Formats: sequence, C-alpha cells, structure tokens
Amino acid sequence: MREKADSDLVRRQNRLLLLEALRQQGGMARVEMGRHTGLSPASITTISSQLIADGILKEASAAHAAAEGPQRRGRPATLIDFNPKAANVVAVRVSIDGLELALADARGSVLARRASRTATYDANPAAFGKVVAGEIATLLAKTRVPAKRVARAGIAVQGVADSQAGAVVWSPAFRGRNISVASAVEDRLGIPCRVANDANMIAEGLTGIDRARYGGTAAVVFMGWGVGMGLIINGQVYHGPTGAAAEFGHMNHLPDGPLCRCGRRGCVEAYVADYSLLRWASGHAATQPPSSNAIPAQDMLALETAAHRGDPNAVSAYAKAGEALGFGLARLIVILTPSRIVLAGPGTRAMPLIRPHLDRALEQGVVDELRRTVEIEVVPIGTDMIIKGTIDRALRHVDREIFAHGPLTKRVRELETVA
Amino acid sequence: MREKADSDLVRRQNRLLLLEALRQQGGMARVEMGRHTGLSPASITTISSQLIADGILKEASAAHAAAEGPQRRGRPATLIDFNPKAANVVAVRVSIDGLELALADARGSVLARRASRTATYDANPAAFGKVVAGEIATLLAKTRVPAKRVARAGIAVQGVADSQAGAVVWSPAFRGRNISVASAVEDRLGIPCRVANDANMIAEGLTGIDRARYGGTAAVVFMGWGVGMGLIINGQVYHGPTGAAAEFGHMNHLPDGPLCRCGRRGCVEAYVADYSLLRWASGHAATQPPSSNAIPAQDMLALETAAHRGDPNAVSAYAKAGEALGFGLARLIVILTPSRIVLAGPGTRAMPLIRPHLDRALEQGVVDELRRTVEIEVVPIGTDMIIKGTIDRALRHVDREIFAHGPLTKRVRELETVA
DNA sequence: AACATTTTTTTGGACGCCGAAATAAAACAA
DNA sequence: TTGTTTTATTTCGGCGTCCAAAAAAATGTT
Repeated sequence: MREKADSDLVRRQNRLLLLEALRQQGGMARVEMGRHTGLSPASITTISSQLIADGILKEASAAHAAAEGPQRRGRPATLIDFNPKAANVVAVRVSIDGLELALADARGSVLARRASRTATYDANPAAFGKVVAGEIATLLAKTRVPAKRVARAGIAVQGVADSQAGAVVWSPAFRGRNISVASAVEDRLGIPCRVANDANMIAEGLTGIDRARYGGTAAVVFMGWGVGMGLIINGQVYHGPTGAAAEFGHMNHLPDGPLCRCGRRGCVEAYVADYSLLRWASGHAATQPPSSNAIPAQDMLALETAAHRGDPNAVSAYAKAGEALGFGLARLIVILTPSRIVLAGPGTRAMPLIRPHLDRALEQGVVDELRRTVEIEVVPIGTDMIIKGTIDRALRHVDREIFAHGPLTKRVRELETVA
Repeated sequence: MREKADSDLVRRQNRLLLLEALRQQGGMARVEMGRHTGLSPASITTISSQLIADGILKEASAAHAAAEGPQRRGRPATLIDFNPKAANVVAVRVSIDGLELALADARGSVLARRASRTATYDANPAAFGKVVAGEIATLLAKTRVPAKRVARAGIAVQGVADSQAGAVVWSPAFRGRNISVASAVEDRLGIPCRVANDANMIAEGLTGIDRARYGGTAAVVFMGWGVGMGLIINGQVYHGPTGAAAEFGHMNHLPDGPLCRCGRRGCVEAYVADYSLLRWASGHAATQPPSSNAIPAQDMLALETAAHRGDPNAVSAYAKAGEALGFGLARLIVILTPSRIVLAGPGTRAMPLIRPHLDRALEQGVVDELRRTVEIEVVPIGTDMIIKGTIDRALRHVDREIFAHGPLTKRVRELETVA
C-alpha cells in the first residue's frame, strides 16, 4: 500500500495481470484471459489490442489455432501469446569451473547457449565483470542479436550477492570479495543487469512452474558442491534488505564444528556439502581446510556406493550430514513455518542414507504442532533450473517494468513534444 | 499483484492511503495529506469530505486548530483526524497469571482497562473462550459501549497462535493444546476476533511508532518469562502460512541441551528465559523440568545483583544465555539478513552481563559481511507494548477492511434495492 | 439457408483522478 | 478601514479506464 492509485496504476496493474496469466499458462484466448484476470471481455479486448499494437503480444496464426483440439461450435477462439521478438534476455550462471550462458526470447524459449571454461576462483576481481560482458557479447554476436534488444541480463552465483550493488559480496567460487559484475555489463553493453543467488533462482524457477505448489511460503535447499537456499515468502522469492540472499549453508549447526569454506566453524555446509562428506569419510580432521577445487562426480558416486555397502566411515558421514541438515531445517521451520521445503541438487541422490537422521533431528528440534504443517519434498533438479529461474526472473522484471507500462498517454505525449 | 484494478480499487487504495497517513502522523491538514499521499488537492478534498460524511473522520474544532503553533499568513489549515466515535476495538493480553484488557476508540486512545487474575495454566480448554468473552462483556458494560460498536477484538498470547482458526495451538501459559478462543467471542458478542502471538504484537506496535526505523526487515526478540520473537518482513509483520508466528524461543541451540517448557531439549528459551537463568544459577540439573509458575521479579533482580557481585554460578548462567542467544540470532541473521534486531523485555536489564558472550557468538556464527549489515538495538519495552500493538493491529484491520471500502456506489446501490 | 453457439468488438455511461481557476480565510500594509 | 498577499480548500471540465449491454463475427448444426 505504497503507491497512490490513479488511471495509470490501473492500466499497469491490469496489463501486468494479463501478462502474468500468459507467463503462467502460455498462449490463451481472450475469453480465458477474462477468467484468469477477472476483467470483463470489453476490457480484455482493449488491453490486448494495445499490447498487440505495442508489439508485446501476438495473435497466433490460424494454423496454430487449429492444432488446439477439436473445433467446437461457435466462433473459434484466437490464441494470443507473447511476441517472441518483443525482447530478449540473457542468463549467466557462474560456477567454480566456468560460465554458462543462455539467450532467451520474450516467450522464455532458449535461443542459444554457451559455456566457457574459465576458472573463476583465482579470477582477477577487477576484470571479472569485463569477462562476463565479453562472454555475453560473444553469445550475442553468434546469434546476431543486437545488445539493444536484450532488455535484461541476470547473473546467478553461489554465495552472497548484493543485487543493489550488482556485486558478489562473498562466494565460494571466488577467492576475492566484493566482486563487481553488473556495472561492467551495463556500461559496456548497455544491458540492465542483476546479480542474484543461484538457489534463489531455483526458487524463482519453481514458482514459475507451479505457483499453487510453491507459491505460499517455501524453502528450496540445494545440496551439492555447496549448500544453498532460496526462500519464497508469500509467493515472492525473498531477497533481503541489501539483496543478500539467505545463506542457509552457512548457518551454524554446532559451535566449534568442522571448518567451512567460509572460514567459520560448524556451518551446515561443513557437514553436508560434497567436500564435507568426503572429508568425514576419508577420516581427515574436521579442521582441515577444504579444497577449493571442483569435485568430480564419480568421487561422490563412489562414496555413496561405499555407504550402501556398509562402509562405517561413509555411513557415519551421511549420518552426520543428516543430523546437521535436520537441525538446520528445524531452526528454519521454527522461524518461518514454511508450508513446504524442497530438497534439490545432486546431493539428494544420497537421500536414503541421510533421511533417517534428518527425520530424527527434526523430531528433536521442532514442536510436533509445527512439524506437522511442513511438507518436505525431494525433487530431482539439476543446475539447468538455475538458468531457467534466472530467465524467468529477468522476464518477470521486463513484464513489470517495461511491458506493463505501455504507451504514453495523451498528456505525457504533449509534454514530451514540448520538451 | 492479485487483484484486478478498477475504480473500486482506486477508491479503496487512496482512502486507505489517507487513513494510513493519519494513523502514522495524527491529525493533519488537507495540504499535508497531499504531501503524504501524493494525491492532488482536488482529490484530497473529495476523499476527505466523503470520509467525514461517513463519520470516519472529523474536522478539528477551531479552538484545537489554534493550539497548533503560531498562526502563519494565509488561510489557516483545518486539521482533520479520526472521529473517535467511528468505531471501538478491544485488546486482550493473556498471561500465565491472568488477563489484561483494554478498550480503545478509533483514534487508538485507551478508554478503559481491566485486569483479571484468573490463572490460565489449568484453565478448562473448552471454557476458556467463554471466560475471555465474559471479561470483554464486563469491560464493555462498565463503559456502556455496546458490543455492536466494537469493530474488532485482538487477543495476544505467548506461544503458537493459529490466527486462521482463532485458537492457541500451543502456549506455555496453558497446559492444554489447541484452545479455541476467537469463536466464543465472535459467537457470544458478535465481535470479529483474532488471536496472535504477543511478540508479533510488539513488532506491530513498533512499526506503528516508527515505520522508517522498523519498517524494512527486522526482528523483535522479547526476553523475560519466556523468549518470543516478532518478525517484520518488507514492512509487514510476518504471520506464517497458518498464522503460526515465529517461535524463536523454541529454536534449538544445541541438541540434547537443557530441558525446555515445550518438552524438547536445547531450545534457546531453555538458556535465556527467567526460569532457565535461575535453574543454571541454582545449580539444578538442566534436565529438571521447569516450573510452570510465574516467577517474581525480585528473584530475577537478586540474580542480577549476584552476577554483578561476581557470583560464579550467576555469571556463568548469563554467559550461557548470551552464547545461546548469540548463536540463535546468528542463525536468524543468516536466514533473513534483517537490517535491525530489537531486543526488548525485562530480560534486557541484564544486557551488560549477556552482551559480551552474545557478541562472541555472533562472530563465530555469521560471516563478517552479513554481520555488518545488521544493527542490534536494546529497547526498554514493557508488556504495555503488547496491548498497544494489539490495538494498532486491530485498527489497521478496521481501516483496511471497513473504513477504506466506503459507501456503496450508485450501481451497487441499485442492485441492493432490487434484491 | 436459417439457426445456434461461442468469441470478440462496439457503444455509452460511471467513477475517480487531475490541472486550472475560483473561492475562502487569514495576516500584513497603507 | 481597505486593499494586498499568502496559504488552504473547493469547483469545474477533461481524461483514462472499467463495465454492462448490445452488436458483430465466425463457425457448427439442422
């Protein structure tokens, strides 16, 4: 309840309502838009024809409409969907062993991908933004899309991102801190750019897929090389005051616990992440500094089979991970009482080994009444969801900040021509 | 972005904008409303005169206006404020040794108070709602305010409240669980009623006092007979999906830690609450079940002076409390990165004893980058803030759900007369 | 070919905001 | 006293958007 309401707000809000319905459902007829938005057919006609005139939406060709099931009686519905050419967005995922890029159109379809294998850990903090800008430029050149047509770029990183400053405050993928990224992209390519936490982008992707399921208050925990979390609060992905996202992986489990990549001791990640499991299992001291190198997938597979075989060190590693994860989730539940917790990432492959210990910890850590209201769900999600979520977020922003605004009104037009 | 926008929404939103400005600032002139809301003078005239016609607002008498500082040049401003008679609200605070009630007018001024000393702990769960309804009825009879004029009642309790069901899910003030309260008040008196967590009501009160300071994302921790927390997320007091509030006091600190009133072990409360401090200091086993009786204030004062004198048991009790509180806050910070944490309640009297241990725990539990973004503030707030917050919340609800809607439009009026 | 059915557009009226001009109410100045 | 200046509020006409109802469009059915 911040903004004053006038006809401008009404237009923006209803245009956005319509755009959001299309994002969720894909192409649909005008009548159906009316059902989704609650607007009258008359208003739908007005709004949709303006959006079409603006080049944002597009009527589907008759041929395409025919494909939509058997023709019923009455005037056939004309499907409307986003005009793919309305805008483009770029998504970048930064990991410890390289960059992954994707270019998408206004419908969210990926037009081109690109991967580059620059090790980030020792990247020059001052130059990294330029590297990212360069990679984006290369991707655009390859597809002959001018930078002007890219309405927004999103960059997903592990760790703490400051979306206000467009920088990576702290990330296990970098040795340095406060690495500025967004400004280089904005200055060199003229593309508005945001940096965000990768687990948050997974959450963003999930709300895009099923708003009913992941729409209320939910947490997405990503387990793998690290442990990340995205929070959805009241249907919105939560970015803190500074844009710094939730860092569940670096929530303390036990004081003076095992050493974490962040330099503290006892973080959940230092029990649950790949490197932690290997460290437990190999019998190394928990105070041994974790390696900053990427861990080959087969090492983790080997650990899992060892545990399934009954190897005591491996079994106990997963037990410790389960307990730490369980108490971590317990603390989260007590604070936010989310209705759903989604466990995702390669680490969930070992769930059968982890789950009993996780459940025991939850019993110890949460009052029964609260524990019953939360559903814990394991979902096989890969890193591709990070790219999808980043694209979704960028498009939602374009919808809200550009598409919803629409053409200038008469009065504003007059003012513009005078100026 | 849920609701479709039409002239109805515009009216509601702008009326509410104006009402909220008045809630925050108190009576003001129309020009000033324009500055606060961004609405044009013409619109302010229209809206305010309708609100006055509805009996919701009232022009201040000329005499009162004169009191407002030295008269400047020009037509004098006419102050407008809530009409106190527009509605009443009732606030009830439930504690272990009784009920505290207050009746307020539409301006938020308390017209009457009442306290009753019914021990709640062994109250009959089925009858408790009727007791509350009876107490409210008595308060109303005393002040000759008919129940019809009470637009809303709010009930604040320790523990987990389910505001949907209007019940107390679990509370240290009751032996029983799932104690229904709201429906008895609604059925017997016809007053819409909500149950909420007491620490949340403190948070509500703080946002009412200073929105700039407590408006973004903040946590209010209440330390005393128990440990409660209210969360403010994006300027709104957070009530979870079921209406169950944050239960910071029952967040686990250490597995297998001291026994808590909730039956689990290692809750923050079992280190920090009054009973826990006394239990540590008296050298009792941490597994000894805590007393459910109210603790006299002088016992706590005695413990504090003992600690200041250097009594080792007392000193160590506060050290343990500080560590548990610090790690608890660390875990909260890592999840939400609030910009402010407010420590309140009688327990903060011992802050000098607690603070060093709290700070050390924060250092161990939070990455430096995040720790620097949060300000921890100790505020001397008593239980009266609970009543104030409950009144505030009730009034805000009345503003939004009743006052903002306004009179029926022509078309709706026609429909009504037909029906 | 006429009718039925469903979708979409057109038309006219309502509502609420706004800018500009008018009015109101006071202090100040001559 | 009377006119001037200043500030607050109201009045008036125009604009943008929504909606209900009616009309038009496009297709299947008989």
